[in-house]
Amino acid sequence: MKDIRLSVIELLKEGNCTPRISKLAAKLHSHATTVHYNIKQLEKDGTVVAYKAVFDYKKIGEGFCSYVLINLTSDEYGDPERIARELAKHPSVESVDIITGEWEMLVKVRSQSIEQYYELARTLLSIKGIGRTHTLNSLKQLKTEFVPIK
Amino acid sequence: MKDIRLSVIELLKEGNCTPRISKLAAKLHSHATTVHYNIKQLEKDGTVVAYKAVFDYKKIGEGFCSYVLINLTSDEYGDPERIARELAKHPSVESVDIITGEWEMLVKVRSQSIEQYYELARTLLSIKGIGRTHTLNSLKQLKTEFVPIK
DNA sequence: GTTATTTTTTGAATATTATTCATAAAACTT
DNA sequence: AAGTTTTATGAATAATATTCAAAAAATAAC
Repeated sequence: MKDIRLSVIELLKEGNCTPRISKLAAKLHSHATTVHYNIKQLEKDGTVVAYKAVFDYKKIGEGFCSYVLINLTSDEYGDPERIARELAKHPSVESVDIITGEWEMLVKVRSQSIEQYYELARTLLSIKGIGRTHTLNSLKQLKTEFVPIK
Repeated sequence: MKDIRLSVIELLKEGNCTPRISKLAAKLHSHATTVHYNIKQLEKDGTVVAYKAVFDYKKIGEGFCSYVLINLTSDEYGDPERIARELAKHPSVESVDIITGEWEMLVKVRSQSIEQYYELARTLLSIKGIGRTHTLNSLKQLKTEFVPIK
């Protein structure tokens, strides 16, 4: 893929979009200025965190999606968030949750293929404090990020 | 919350945003028309599926996040996608994946509280063909939809 | 390797759309 | 009910996206 497109994709993945105020106003049979005012309020009070793009991940080399369940080693139970924040930094990581049950953490990761996932997992899961892991691979995505796929 | 804000949130959750071309151009030290051209290409070939907002879900009454692992009943193994599509329709469902391993499906759901999750689960998981389920509740989100939280 | 063809970039002109602002209306407070 | 804050509105402006024709670059064909 072209260099500029790759950069554009990276930027759109995390933000750099904006609401279509006049289109929203039309859909809601409301005035653009009213919608504008309310959206600015939502932004100001932190309700809206970002405006971003959702992709057909197969087309951007992230078609292979995995959910990784993680157990922490006993010495890291005190501060699971340190590891979570560490994992969250990685651009291939879509989400990080600290969860209830047998596993302490659930991380959603996107990569190109099972081979690339293996490489990624080696670096990602070698963080000190990560114990046992169990990976669930997605065979098919029907919806992501509230957006239906195809 | 105000009525118009609720509607705005619903619309922004699934789309109704647009890239900030001139801001992207500035960041990339490129021309707005060049960025425009390339983004239109990405839209045309289906690389970009939607432009949407990401929220502080606590603030929109969806602070309780669950991951539901699902087993299908044996008579539905032939068409797991029917059920997946059914689940994907629901606005509280953020994602639906058909996965490898002991469970056939992983569904990410957002609701207000554990009580509301119970109500939701009752309707959602009563779909014919869904067998055993196991729910992992998120205690804390560090990242969602590629966007770091707080 | 040169020519032809397609794709991408560019800058100027235009069209859209967001934003600002002053005022009015509505919703809460006391 | 009077005062105060929040929200809605329309007109004016600013900012931004979009269109277009032309040039440059990249790719394919010979």
